[in-house]
Amino acid sequence: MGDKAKRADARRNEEALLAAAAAVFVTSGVDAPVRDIAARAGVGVGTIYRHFPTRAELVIAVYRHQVDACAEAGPTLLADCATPREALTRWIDLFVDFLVTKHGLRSDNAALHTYFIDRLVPACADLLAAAGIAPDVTAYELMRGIGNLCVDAAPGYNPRNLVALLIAGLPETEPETEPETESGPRPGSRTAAG
Amino acid sequence: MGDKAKRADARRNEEALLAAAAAVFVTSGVDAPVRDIAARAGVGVGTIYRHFPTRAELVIAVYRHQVDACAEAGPTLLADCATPREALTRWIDLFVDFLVTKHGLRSDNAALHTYFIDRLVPACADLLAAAGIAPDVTAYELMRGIGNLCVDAAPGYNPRNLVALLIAGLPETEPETEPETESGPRPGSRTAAG
DNA sequence: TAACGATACGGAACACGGTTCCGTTTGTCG
DNA sequence: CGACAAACGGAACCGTGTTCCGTATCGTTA
Repeated sequence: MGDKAKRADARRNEEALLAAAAAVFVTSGVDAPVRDIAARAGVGVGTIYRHFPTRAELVIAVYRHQVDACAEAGPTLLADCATPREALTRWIDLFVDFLVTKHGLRSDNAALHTYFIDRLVPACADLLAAAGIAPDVTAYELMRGIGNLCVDAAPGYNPRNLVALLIAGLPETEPETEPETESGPRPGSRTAAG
Repeated sequence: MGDKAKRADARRNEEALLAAAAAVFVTSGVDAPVRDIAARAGVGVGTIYRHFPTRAELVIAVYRHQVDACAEAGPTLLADCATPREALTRWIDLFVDFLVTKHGLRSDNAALHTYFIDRLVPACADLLAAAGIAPDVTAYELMRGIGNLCVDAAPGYNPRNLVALLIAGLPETEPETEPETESGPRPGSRTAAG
């Protein structure tokens, strides 16, 4: 049970709604009108309500979807990147995306935050272990720190710059490549921060 | 300044609105529709908005009004009651009324809570001093304690009973009347607790 | 492939909230 | 009393979330 044979367009629309809602939430906040989300997804409002019984449930679904995507990106990056360290860097980039996107959601629902922690901390821990980061910092600590750096990105304060500094400073127990200089953190993986 | 010569009906309506809003908030909560408040006050919604620019400001005004009423009742009771102790008891009764009424408001606005404290603690302190209550308990402590007793009055839990116990136990440094028995707190001033 | 029934869709319509607007009423003052 | 500013009432407006139902589409079966 559970795998109801849903029609293809239904699945497509659900996916589109999740993506559209996420996008709209970024620009207009979590209180964006349902109609805006429907428009962005190119569907009618009725479609939203067939997939998500209520507005709140859509918000929750988006949140979980994003958490899942972030968690699942861990193993993928590990497999695709040249070094675990790069995978970690890239993953944190995704994580920051998520944080910046959803800065308003977590406070709403405690259960969501639990899900967030349970799902993402292990993913992060795996990356850290693979990259050979010393256990001086736990995954939770790191995520928490990054999260704190990302609270309200005002003009003139770009969280990504600070996060870049943070991950540049992460120690390694089994260093793979020796840094050439000690003079400062090199922006190893330039990200689309503008 | 400030005493703009307002028309009599205007002042009357403002007063009625404050009272009506307070009453509606008790039964329907702070989120009660503006229309309900207008109906209860026997005025049109337009009248609300002439007196209070926005719904939120009405809520604030009601809160302040209640705080003021409670604070000003202190001296009045002291003058009118047979003993300071009775004045204190009656005042606490008013205070509990207020707490039960406005259980939801304080969390909204920090400034309101400050006003609440600044205005009511001195009033309570005066009553305590007049009643000759030993400084074992400060006015703030007492109010805080009563406040805590009053959080969510569920069926089967009547905060007033507990508060009665509390004030019955207040020590006196200069007792004016010796209690006849020790067997239990006498309901000296029977209040409308039902 | 054609027909058909279940499934999903779109968006107008509804319920309900705060707020505004304006014709009417009423208090006040000379 | 008469006039005029002040205040009133409540219909109308706008922006929400949600429901409803006629229509379009998908997937299956003949």
